Amino acid sequence: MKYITIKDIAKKLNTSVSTVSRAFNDKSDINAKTKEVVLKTAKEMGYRQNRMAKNLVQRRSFNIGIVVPEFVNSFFPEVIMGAQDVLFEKGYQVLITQSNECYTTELKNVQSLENSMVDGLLISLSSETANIDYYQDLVNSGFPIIFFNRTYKEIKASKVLFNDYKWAMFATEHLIRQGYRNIYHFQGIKTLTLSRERRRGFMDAHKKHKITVEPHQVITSGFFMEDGEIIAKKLIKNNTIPDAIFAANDQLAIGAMNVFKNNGYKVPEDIAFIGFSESKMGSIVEPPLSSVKQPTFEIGKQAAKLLLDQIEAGNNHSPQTVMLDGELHIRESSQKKI
Amino acid sequence: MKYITIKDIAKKLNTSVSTVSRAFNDKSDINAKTKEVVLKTAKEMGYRQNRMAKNLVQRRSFNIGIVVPEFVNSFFPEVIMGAQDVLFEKGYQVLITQSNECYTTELKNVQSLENSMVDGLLISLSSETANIDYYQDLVNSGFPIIFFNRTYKEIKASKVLFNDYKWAMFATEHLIRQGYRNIYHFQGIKTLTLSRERRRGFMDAHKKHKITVEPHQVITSGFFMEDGEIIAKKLIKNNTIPDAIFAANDQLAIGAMNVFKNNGYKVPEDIAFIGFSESKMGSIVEPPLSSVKQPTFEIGKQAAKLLLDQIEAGNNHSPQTVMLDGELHIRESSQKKI
DNA sequence: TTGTAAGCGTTATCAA
DNA sequence: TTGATAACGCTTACAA
Repeated sequence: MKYITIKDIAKKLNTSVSTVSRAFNDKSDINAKTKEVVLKTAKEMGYRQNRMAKNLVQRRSFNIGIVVPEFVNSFFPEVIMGAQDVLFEKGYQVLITQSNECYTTELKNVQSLENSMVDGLLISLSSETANIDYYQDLVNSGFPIIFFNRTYKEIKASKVLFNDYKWAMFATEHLIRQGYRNIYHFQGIKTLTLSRERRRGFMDAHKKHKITVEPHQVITSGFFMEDGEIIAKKLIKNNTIPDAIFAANDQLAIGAMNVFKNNGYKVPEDIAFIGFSESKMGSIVEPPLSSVKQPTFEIGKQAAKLLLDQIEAGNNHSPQTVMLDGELHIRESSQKKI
Repeated sequence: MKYITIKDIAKKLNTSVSTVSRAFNDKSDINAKTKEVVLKTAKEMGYRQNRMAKNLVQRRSFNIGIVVPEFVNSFFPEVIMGAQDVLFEKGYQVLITQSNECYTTELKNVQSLENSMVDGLLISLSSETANIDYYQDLVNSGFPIIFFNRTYKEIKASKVLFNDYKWAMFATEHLIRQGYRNIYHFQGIKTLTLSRERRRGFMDAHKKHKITVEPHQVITSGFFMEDGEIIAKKLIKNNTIPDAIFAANDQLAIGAMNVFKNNGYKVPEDIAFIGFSESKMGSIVEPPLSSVKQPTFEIGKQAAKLLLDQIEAGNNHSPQTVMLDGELHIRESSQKKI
């Protein structure tokens, strides 16, 4: 496979590379006829611009890299679509990369993107990521980068976050107000800031209502439906049945709900459920799952905007944190019938 | 933001760029001590290799581009993960791009990837894509590219496909054998080859059993849950109620099923449902949805393998089509209770 | 083992 | 309006 270059075109047309280059970049003055001929010949010859070379000399790519930990759930895809919306409009292209919740892959992805000369990065960390040195160095070196959703308090950089604490508290209070007293929290992956924040909301809601929480009421796991199923089976086996469950995401809630239903428990009569990060699944499951709705598209949009600002500002910008709010969607799974 | 280059390092160390370059590429002989010093200084200075420049001279990037039409449903993410598995192992990095079912975006994505000098492309076309000239040119120019799932018969290139015809036929026959006679087909987006194949399977199953199909039994729409809902509402309004529905994907089936259920129809007693491309949603909906299971990971793996073969082979390869098979997962939504 | 210099495909500067 | 030519940051003969 042979690359056709502007040199080849220039040779064929008996002109110079600069003339050919001009034909492709509307800027410099060039004879309309010359331009036409060049463009036509280029097409005939099957010329395709080599962006690497162009980027190399212009020192920017108009590409933005996005790194997410997974995209099998619709959460991250929606965020990405939000980001694409504002990025496309400004002429940027988006390169997406997923780490499969693996730190090594994540790092490789970031480096691959960096080396591809993306002009900036939007990143949500994998559940495995514990060492943030690389990212902090990157930020400190002046590379434009925005962290969203999955991040660490310790990182000094711009972030777009959801107010996990507040909405976890609201969700828990909703259950308490319905009269539930033996509420369990499925917190997912323990180490993430967002998990800790949701857990804190869960705890403080109890504190506020002067209800004590036993350690066994908070259960750690992964973030998938299967994890919820495993927990539910264990609870049934040990015959420790909560009267309500607040899960750190819908997948966990749904997995557990299915197991309990299959074992004869009624929802919400025997056990109430509330999830987090409202997903499409939550609306089709029976009964429909209450959940905290996160503004996924908006998260993507805000992150993209922050990033573009940062790219424009160059070195004179200071880290900013955008904190977004959601909605509590109460559905049948958590409503005491009177 | 200033890039540190090997030149900077060379200057600081009073050595040549080639020595520095050697230190980073284990190949050429270089004094162990020199190498050590270079690497250390590089780290101190915050050097980061510019892959664009490297790629430019080496004329390859070890990056593979993937283009999908959407990834809010889990189908494409799963395919991508399959592809990543085999690509990572061979040292390739993956850049994902989504077209949002839009031809213009798709084309931009492809060009962006091409220009980023990806070594090859895995692509599934948007529902809007009608003109395939660009892709055919690309293929003809010798660029390694594999089409999967969403493609056109007309494109002369390597493909990884699912046997849509056969499994659509099986799914329909399953309904016929259960005794259903007034079966509707939600075919999704009409123009795609896969839609046409599934439709053909639906028709031929009827033909085989000598049942006539009226034109109004085949309904065109988009591919989302909302589309299924709209169709169902229309059918109810017109009081033309099928006794069974074979939908081109699970989303359509679920959308319609929910509307029918909310309007008092029993599934499968009043209407039976069977979907396609088994999704997680299908297993949590009530009653669980019968569906044709596609080997998503395997599709990705096969596509990646084909691509790597093609990259290795250079010009002496001929287009290959891999046709994969699935499974019919019969669940409650299509089982006549006796 | 190291250094020099050419070249990858562009754009950009300066003359012509 | 065009053409030479020097970059961009890197690798790689070839020479020392």
